Formats: sequence, C-alpha cells, structure tokens
Amino acid sequence: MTRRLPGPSHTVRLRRPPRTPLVDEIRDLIANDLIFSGVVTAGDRLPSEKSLAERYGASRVTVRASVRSLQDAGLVNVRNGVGAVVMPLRRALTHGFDRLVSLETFGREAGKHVASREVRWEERPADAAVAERLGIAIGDPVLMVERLKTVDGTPVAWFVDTVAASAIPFHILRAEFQGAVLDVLLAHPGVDVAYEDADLEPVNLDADIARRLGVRLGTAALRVDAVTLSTDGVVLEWAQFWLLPEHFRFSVRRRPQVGRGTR
Amino acid sequence: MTRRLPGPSHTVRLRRPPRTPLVDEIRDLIANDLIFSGVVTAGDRLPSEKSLAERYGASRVTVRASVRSLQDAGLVNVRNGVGAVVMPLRRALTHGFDRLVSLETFGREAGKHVASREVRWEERPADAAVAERLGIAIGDPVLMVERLKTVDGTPVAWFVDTVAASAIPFHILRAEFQGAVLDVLLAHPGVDVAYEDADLEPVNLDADIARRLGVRLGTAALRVDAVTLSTDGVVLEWAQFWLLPEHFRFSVRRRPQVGRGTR
DNA sequence: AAGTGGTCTAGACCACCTG
DNA sequence: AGGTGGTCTAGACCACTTT
Repeated sequence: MTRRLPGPSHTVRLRRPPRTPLVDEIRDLIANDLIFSGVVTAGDRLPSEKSLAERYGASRVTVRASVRSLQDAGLVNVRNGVGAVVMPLRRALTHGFDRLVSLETFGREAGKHVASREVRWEERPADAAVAERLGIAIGDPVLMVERLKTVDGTPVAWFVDTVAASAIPFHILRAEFQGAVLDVLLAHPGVDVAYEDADLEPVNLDADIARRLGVRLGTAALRVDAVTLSTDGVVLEWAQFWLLPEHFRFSVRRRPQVGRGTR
Repeated sequence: MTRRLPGPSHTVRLRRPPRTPLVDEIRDLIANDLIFSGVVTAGDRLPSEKSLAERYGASRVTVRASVRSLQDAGLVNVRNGVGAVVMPLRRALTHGFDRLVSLETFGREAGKHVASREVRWEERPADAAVAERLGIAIGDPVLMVERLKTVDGTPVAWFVDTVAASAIPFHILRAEFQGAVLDVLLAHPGVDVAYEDADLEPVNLDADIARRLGVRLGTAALRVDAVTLSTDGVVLEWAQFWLLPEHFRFSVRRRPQVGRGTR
C-alpha cells in the first residue's frame, strides 16, 4: 500500500493501516523487542533516536515521542548527551493509585472479586455541602448510592457516591450499575471522564462505619474524598470512601517539579 | 538579532535568548494572558492552535506542545474537532502528593515552617531488610537518620531515612542536611533524582511512635514507605514516615488509562 | 463545507557528554 | 571532535465536530 506522505513530494511504502498512532506502535515495539525481551537490560542504553528512526522507518520526532512515553511509563530515563537508560522493572502487583480505575477493576487485575452489599439508593435534592462539591445549585436533584464493598466476603470499604443529574441520567446509572459508578461513567458514550482529584486522609473509624465494616471502633482507615471531572470541566461525581488497608495497598509515583516546567 | 532557522532557507527575527524552551514560555504566556487573567473563563475555549501559533510567532507544533502541557497541568482539556476547553481552577492550597518535594518545601509553600527535633544519625551495615529495599548487599554501609518533624512546635511526623553510600557521600549528606534528605539529593549536582514510589497505608500508631508524636496510642496516621530512584535506576533513599493528618492533607490526581496507550 | 485538533515528516541548529 | 538528546520549523494530510 502506498500512502502520500507530508513534505514537498515524497512517497513512502507503508503497510500500516493508520488505526493506532505510529508513536504508540513504535513505543510498543521498543518496549517488547528491546526491553521486555531482555535485549537491552537495566542500566544499558537504548539505540540512539537516530538509529531507532531508521530501524522503524519513522522520523526522529516520532521515535522521540515514543521514547518520551517510555520515560513517562518509567521504563527508561533519557539524559541529554547520553541516551535512554533502561530502568529496572517496577515491582509488580502494586497498582498505582494515580490510575483512575474502580476498586472493582483494581481487584480484578489482582485476581480478586470485589462485590457490593447493602446497596442503598437515594434520590434527593442537593444540600449545601453536596451542591458545593458538585458545583450545582442547592435543591438540584442528586442521586446517592451507598454500599459496602467486600473481597471474598470480607468487608473492605464503605462507599458513598453522589451524582448530579447533569452528569448522567439517573435511570441509566441505576440500570448499568454493577458496583462502581466510575465504571458506568467510563463506559458510557457521551460521558468523557478527564480525571479525579482525590484527597487522602487517615482516620480512626467512628462507631457507625466501624460497625458496617465489622471492625473495632477507632480502627485506622484511609478516607478518600474525591471529585471526578469530565473533559468539559463538569463535576460528574463526588465519591467518599473509607478503606481498610488489608486488601488494597496504594502506591503513588511522585516526580520532581511536576506543575512548573512541564517538559 | 537574527537567527538562522531550520527549514530550507528562512530567516526570522527573534529577540528570545533561548534560555528556557519556547514551549514553556508560550505555555506560561497562554496561562497568564488568557486563563489566569480571566480573558478565557472555565468552559470557554482557547483560540485555535493555528491562531495561537500566529499570535506568538511559533509553529503549530510548538504551540501544540504548550497546550498539551497545559492539559497535563489540568488547566485545559483538549478535544478533537472542538478545541482546548478551559477547566475550572483547582482548589488552592491542596498540594498534590504526586509532586516529589520534601515536607519542608511542602510546608514552606503553605506558609508554614517545618522543623526537625530529636535528630539521630546512625551509620551501620545494612541488614537484610535494608539491603533488599536499597538494592545493595547485606553488610554494605548505610546512613540512617531519624527525627521528629514539627510545624510551629507541634509534632506532625516521625521520619526514618536510610541512604546507601553509593547514593551520596555520607559526610556531604550530613553537612548539607537541613531536615530533609530529599532536598540534599535534589540540590546536589551529580545526583539526578528521577522519581519516588510511595506506598500509602493508614495505621493505628503503636506505643513507641505515638509517644514520640505526643498522641494517644492507636491514633490514625498515614504510614508512607517510599524508595527514591535516580535517573540511573539506582535506589538513592528509603524513606519511612508516620504522618498525622492535622497539618498536611494530600491529594492525588488520578487519570484514566495511564500505563497503556500513553497519548 | 469549514474549522479544529491529531499525526507525521525532513531538515536544521543547539546543548550536553564522552573519549 | 563526534555522537546523543533538545528544540523548533513549515508543510501535509487525516479524523472529528459543528454548521
């Protein structure tokens, strides 16, 4: 197959149906062919961007973007004048908390089944606290769902989600709900989830939640208070949960100077 | 001043000393001139990449990278066929935990002074646990520093840092230490900090640490267990700390699908 | 159809590191 | 000095959204 390429007047043979970006294809090729295969091991350098560009028949700009995304993923570290040094592979099985996935998905990837019990739905007008959090007016209708999440029958978390009507029609949420509001939002066409800002705080459980989780009063838990934003900047959901640390351990990769001077 | 530019044979007038990347300059210009100034408010779109390119006299590729970094910072959200929609400004004063900065820096930015008390240094051979964490051999010398961190005299955290000799000479660390090992590592030329992987866990404080922090036995605290990696893939530091939630609140921005399909 | 972002190229020059 | 990454450009075409 022949594809007309950019630039004054060049023609290049490409068998690539442009379904996925070349950048991503090349990133995966480098990861699989060179890193995971062990051809280049931790501490060694990848071939230069120039030679990779020739090898994969792409421009250096494209290869460069691939290498940068390998760096974003923590597989290599690129240094000026030196090259892309392969990093030691990250400890497995510790899921990054910075990935926005539901506890259900989180558990499934770890081979555990997360179920919900004592599910209670409530449709009511927003009070001041909810209105502030969701960025809606007091009195606007919201749908609240509370439930206990369990792993293999053992309680692990108490969840309270509050969703505004503007985010998703209530009947759709209730119909498609399988334990995680987030999964419904992520799966639903027409809803574009951008990110979630989660505040973390260790707390001693009060009597009410301790009882629900079946632990003693005062047990330490992680309280997470999070709002999920759409790509339009609209607050989709306010999630609060109290999580026991037994079954889920979170890790966060912290990087220098994120916020000022992004690349 | 005239600078020879890329491309077949063009010449362009530039008064810009190329100290900081154009991409970053333009990112800041867009942020300050258009977003923070309120010219474009939440929900509205930025001018098109094409017009921004003309406005700032840069190529679309460059402007595009600036806009992407604004998206990375959460200021805008870019949608194909639509444009860059300005997001509502993030709640202030909640520092992102995903930024790798010391508690001292963290506090300074919030207008608080973090001090260290009861500092104790110990140089000793690595035991099995330390060796595993730091990726060194059992018996290799490590430097450990424990201390209590306070805010305005109130204890907020108990820190235990362990550093390998290969990371930084011990005498330099001790000489430049001002309360945070991380700050020494970040400031020291020749040491390139790549990132830190931090495991988070809520715990009920045991008698020992509760006494040090001056709180009751069983008080909920956030236990953080983290290793800091250099750009060479070498473990620089193992930090453990127990943090009371009163003075510091952490937030993490979680994004969908990070890990597969990076942009 | 028009406009906006998404992807990609070839070439050029600069900054940094190492022998 | 020579190689490697760092930055930037102008142009081209594709995909998506809106009118």
